Amino acid sequence: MNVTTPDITRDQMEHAAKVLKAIAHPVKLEILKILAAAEPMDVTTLCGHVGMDCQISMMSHHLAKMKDNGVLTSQKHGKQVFYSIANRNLLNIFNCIENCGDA
Amino acid sequence: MNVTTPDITRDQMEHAAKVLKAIAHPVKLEILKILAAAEPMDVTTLCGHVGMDCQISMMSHHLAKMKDNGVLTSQKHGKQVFYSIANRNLLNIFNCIENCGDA
DNA sequence: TTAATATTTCAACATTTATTAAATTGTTCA
DNA sequence: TGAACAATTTAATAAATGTTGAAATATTAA
Repeated sequence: MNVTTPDITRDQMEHAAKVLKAIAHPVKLEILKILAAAEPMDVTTLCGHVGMDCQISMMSHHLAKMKDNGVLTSQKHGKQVFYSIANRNLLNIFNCIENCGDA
Repeated sequence: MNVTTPDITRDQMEHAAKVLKAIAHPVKLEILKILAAAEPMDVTTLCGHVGMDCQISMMSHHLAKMKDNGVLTSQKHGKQVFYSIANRNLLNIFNCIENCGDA
């Protein structure tokens, strides 16, 4: 993989920072990881996958922020809301992270 | 590039979140971008490249946090401290971001 | 040793983010 | 309709972050 020198404007930088902020949290990364394996998924099921300490309200907050920043999309089906990853390209971030783990 | 389903532990997730937090800020991304093109670089020069509204004190705070989280390294030469990117693999994040810009 | 320069640290404050519980909205089904 | 369920919103609070200026700490040079 080619590491390009980033030629990004200040505006793009601002946007990028927002996106990164929207996922820079262990639970939010977990959400991304779970959805990466099985999307779309409703809030309650997602919460179950995250773990015992997961509360629906917290999950809803996280999901809302991720959606607001264009990381996720949602679709309502009956009582449930199903979330998906807006752009799976973002998942490459996991590669970066894995490779930098021992930094 | 291959998008792998992330098989990352919770601990790695915590660490990843810290790294992402350490760069999820427009000025910090700018720092990374500048160093990507010319490292190592001392604080004052770096500040000059960031722009007119840059203050040394702010820069120092940002740099310290990035260093604390393993994103940057530093080396002292005389009065100056030169910063470098700890692991250039992290720069791939710019690719992810560029590709997700229109998300 | 004093002065000048580079950077860090400290301290104060404003802003943002995270967490939790309770109240609310919307949907389905009996 | 009204009970049950899914999810969001609101509100309160705690914790983390960002920003700024002033003071402190090296390091070099005069």
